Amino acid sequence: MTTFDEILSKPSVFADRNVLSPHYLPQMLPFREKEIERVMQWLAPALRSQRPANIFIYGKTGTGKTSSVKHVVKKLEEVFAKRDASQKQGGTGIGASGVVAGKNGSGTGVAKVCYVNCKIYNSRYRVLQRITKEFLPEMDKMGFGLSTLYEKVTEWIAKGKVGLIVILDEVDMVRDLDDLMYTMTRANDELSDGSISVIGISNKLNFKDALGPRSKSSLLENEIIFPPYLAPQLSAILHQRIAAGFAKDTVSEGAVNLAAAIAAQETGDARYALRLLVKAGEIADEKCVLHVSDKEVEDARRSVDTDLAVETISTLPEHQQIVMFAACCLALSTSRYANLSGNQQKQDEDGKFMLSGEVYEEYLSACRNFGRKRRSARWYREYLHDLEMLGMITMVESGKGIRGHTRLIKVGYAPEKLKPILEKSLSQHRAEAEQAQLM
DNA sequence: CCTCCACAGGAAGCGCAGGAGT
DNA sequence: ACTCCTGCGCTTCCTGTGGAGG
Repeated sequence: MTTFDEILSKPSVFADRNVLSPHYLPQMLPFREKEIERVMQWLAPALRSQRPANIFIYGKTGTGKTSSVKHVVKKLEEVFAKRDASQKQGGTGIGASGVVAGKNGSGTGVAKVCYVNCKIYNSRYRVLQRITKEFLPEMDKMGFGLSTLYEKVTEWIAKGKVGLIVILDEVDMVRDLDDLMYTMTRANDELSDGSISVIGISNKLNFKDALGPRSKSSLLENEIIFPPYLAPQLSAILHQRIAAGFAKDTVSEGAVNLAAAIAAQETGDARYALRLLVKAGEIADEKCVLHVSDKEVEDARRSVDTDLAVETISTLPEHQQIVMFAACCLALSTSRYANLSGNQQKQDEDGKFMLSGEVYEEYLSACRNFGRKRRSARWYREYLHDLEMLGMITMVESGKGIRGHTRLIKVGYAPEKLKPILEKSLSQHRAEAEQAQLM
């Protein structure tokens, strides 16, 4: 029988796992000084009670976008807190902030920040709801109409002369972004006191093309691109975290460099590099070796890749899982190739791309197999889009050679690994549904 | 050249869930 | 308890696109 004491007393390579979490915000963000300074300059007007321009930040995952923004916002809030304190102390209000805000002294412009993860709050309504929830907790109920929420928020802004800064992380996930941006700009037009600024963060550069001209011009007032980290930068970042997160001298130089090199080769993703190292540490702990070498990192790499895919899959709605399953089946099926060479062109020479119609056929039969009701082809196309957004599949427009225009689909991860996972998850869903029916 | 095919993606509309108002 | 309203997921319908084939 294992006890918690035993587990806890077991020696470990970790000193403080919190530091190694992707959500941890370090004091210093190395190699992002320039970007941070730019963002600070753009946000500085908030300190003079002016509306900062909207900012759009682009960069691949794990390039420090969110961390940098949070870092700047933290600093901004610190300045306001300090000012608040000195005002209370000095009475006369030394702060320059009150100058512009005008006569009624007490109503100094205050900056408030609302962080919105658009993966969860993925529509205009939900974003607005999130803002309301943050600042007007008494309104924290469903059922209010969009217009009610809008009025309450603008009322609150005008009353407190608030300079609201809304951070929209993964802004490309917002389905009606055009409407959202329109609402934001309209609010600014209507407000005589207070303002709303938006910081949009995205890892998809091409999503700009899908924006309407109006939201394009308003969201992209200021734009900054976070480049991927290079291998030496990644290893410096890892060193910084290791110093605080791992026990002394437990991680070899070779392990750090390998993790950095692997991550740099993939996408320059610091989160991925960190994850590799954490996994390598876990492997070392399991083996009770108290030392992380490149061997552990090598092993970690294999499991981290599938871990990531499994995580994404488990959060997917059922029908997206079925679509994914269908794509995997098709990618693996050999009959398909025979079929293709028979009546189709030799278009997918590398044998990896599938036609969207084919996958839909497979999806329909998968629906039958799992006993689920099928969705229409139109909705299926939306699912494809979502899956592409998540990086589970890649799609390209069919160029020449294929009838009309269709999409060619490719599974992002190894289909032979994903298929059993999806199968398991889907049969589980099925079992749950059947149980629910019995109840 | 015209028509057909196979698909993309916009628009409208429908049923449902859940809260507000009465 | 009811009616009304709103957002959401979804279907249906429709228009557009571009190669294949007559």
